[in-house]
Amino acid sequence: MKKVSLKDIAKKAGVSTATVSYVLTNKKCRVSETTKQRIREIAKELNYQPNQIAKSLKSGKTYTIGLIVADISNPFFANIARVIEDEAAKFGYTVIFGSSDESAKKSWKLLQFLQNRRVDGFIIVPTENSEHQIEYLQQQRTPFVLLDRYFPKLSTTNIVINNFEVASEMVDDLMKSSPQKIGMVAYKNSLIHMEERIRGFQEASKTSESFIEKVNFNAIETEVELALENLLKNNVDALFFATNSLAVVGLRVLQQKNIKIPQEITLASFDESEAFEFFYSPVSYIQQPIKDMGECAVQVLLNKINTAGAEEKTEILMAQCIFQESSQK
Amino acid sequence: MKKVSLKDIAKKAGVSTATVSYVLTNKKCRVSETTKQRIREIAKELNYQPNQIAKSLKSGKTYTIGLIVADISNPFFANIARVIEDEAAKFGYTVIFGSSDESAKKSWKLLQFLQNRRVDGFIIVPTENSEHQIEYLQQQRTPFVLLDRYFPKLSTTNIVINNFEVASEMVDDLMKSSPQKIGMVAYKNSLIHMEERIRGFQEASKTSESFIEKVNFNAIETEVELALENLLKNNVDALFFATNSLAVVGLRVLQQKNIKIPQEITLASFDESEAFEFFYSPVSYIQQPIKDMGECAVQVLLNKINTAGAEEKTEILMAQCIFQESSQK
DNA sequence: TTGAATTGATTAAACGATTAACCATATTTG
DNA sequence: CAAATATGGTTAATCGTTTAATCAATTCAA
Repeated sequence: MKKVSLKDIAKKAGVSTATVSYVLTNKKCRVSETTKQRIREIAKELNYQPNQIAKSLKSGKTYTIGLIVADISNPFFANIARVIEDEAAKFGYTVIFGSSDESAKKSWKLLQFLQNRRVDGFIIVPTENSEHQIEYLQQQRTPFVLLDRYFPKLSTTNIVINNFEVASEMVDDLMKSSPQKIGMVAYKNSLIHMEERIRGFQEASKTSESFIEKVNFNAIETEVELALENLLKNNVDALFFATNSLAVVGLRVLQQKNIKIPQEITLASFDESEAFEFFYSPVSYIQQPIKDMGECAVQVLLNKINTAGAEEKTEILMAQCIFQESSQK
Repeated sequence: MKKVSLKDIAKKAGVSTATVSYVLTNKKCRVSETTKQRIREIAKELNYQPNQIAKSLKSGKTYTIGLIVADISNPFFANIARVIEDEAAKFGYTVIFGSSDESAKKSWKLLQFLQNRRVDGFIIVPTENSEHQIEYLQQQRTPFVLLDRYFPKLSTTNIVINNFEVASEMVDDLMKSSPQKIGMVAYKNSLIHMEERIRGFQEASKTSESFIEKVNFNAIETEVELALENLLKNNVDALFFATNSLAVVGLRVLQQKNIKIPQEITLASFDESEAFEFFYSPVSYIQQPIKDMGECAVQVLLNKINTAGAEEKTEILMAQCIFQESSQK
């Protein structure tokens, strides 16, 4: 059904659309109280809802945030999305999201798509090889913040966690009970968050023999199994997973192979998962401050949107180790 | 930075914006090949991206779907959202989402918000007491489909599963090994999906003594514990959970109380969860056809958007019981 | 050599809202 | 009483695109 517009109200009230607009937007203007009342009544009666599209065209503002994550069905990103949704709503913004599947090509398509819809800004979990996309945004002067990862060579505003420190803290703990041979399963990915987690692992495990296996994002089922087989061949006695998705597949494999946790192997992982809590030997994990990350991302982004030329800075939030049975012998 | 518009191209090419529009939209029209080429080159050179907002204003179409779920951070809805995102993208649509938290008030706010942004249609997981919102949409002739639940009194297009049948199938299985006293933990909610699940439970458990506990959506931590205590007082030997969120909290409580599954109590749940797989006694569950549901929802919605007056129908997709150790004594 | 048809464009209105600039009356002021 | 000011509005342009209607110049047919 045709929506009610200013014109309809104007006609019914016998005034111009300008007058209606002035009244309904509460602009200081010279309209008699009686006319104001009449217009407001008619607007209510016709259930007038301003056309946000028209407003956006005129104002150049859409009050919309584009959110690009790796995969919205991953609990980590789903939870972040929820926080971002709520925080954005507080300021009258809506969120349009898309999943990049860690593919730069998809990410670029999403970016274009959302930019054509004139989102006011982006919150982006950038993929590998997407530096040029970020530079493009900078050149366009499109406000954005990077989340979870960033490109050290580019001067951008980033919301990240202390990956290196918290990874080494967790691995330090693993080393206490299993100081011989330790393995890590990570993604084959050159992004900073993964490199920092690996660096943290190496730093903490350097006194012992350590092994790192890297798997492809789009073949984790098969590759994690292979990775674990390699590590087991090397007789590792402790395992560190770089993300929840890797760990979940890993747990499945370990269970199949009937390996006793923590007796034969101790383990720990980044991120959270219901699997960790209910595994027969509850898994130690690194809890990211998801609420803070999402809120911070929105606040910093809105700040950039509303005040041009805000300087770029990197917010480093603190993740926390939650120690459980799986990492203690 | 100011985006390139048709006007910029027109000026540079020395033609009118109309000509540029005709050429770039590949309309059959009378423009010489040389002019066409020149315009296309300039458009490429200036990196022209059409303003979707302006297009939308003119055409009345935004190529945007509004998705309202109960909670995007719930894996069930996050997975559905992902499917919907992908399916919508295939047809050139983007998705704007919002979480209602099962609150009719929030749902109404979202609805208004998204409607002001002129989404072309809605996919809605309706909340309790939101019938009038649905009727409002019908009256506005806004295309929408309901997902997961619906209102039997309203004639709408719905995508749901065979809740009654699959629930009784699962409970039937529970009854085989624990035919004495069986309990169910459900939400305090009059929506059809919940009622059907309860009805399925009652149907299958009617030969034995059965107990139903209902908890509030926004206090499940405390209320599930109470519910289980009540059921345990009644010496139930089997438990059926109506959703994954209820089951996860329930498992936590059972573990704390050190109740042996399946020896003391057998159990099963609706939905999926990583918790089910890794619980020491893997939990039998009812797997909803999430991919089909999401794809179906998008297809049916787009069909409604594009062909006015399509008749309302209810698609009932088949959920599947996955039997595991927790339900077999 | 007209008139008709074809070619290659342009003009202008429209979508819905905003807002600077203007224009009548009516009222006040010196 | 004329000029200044206040009051209560209206007009028209604009955002970027689309598209029906129009137009000028050329070509064609009879």
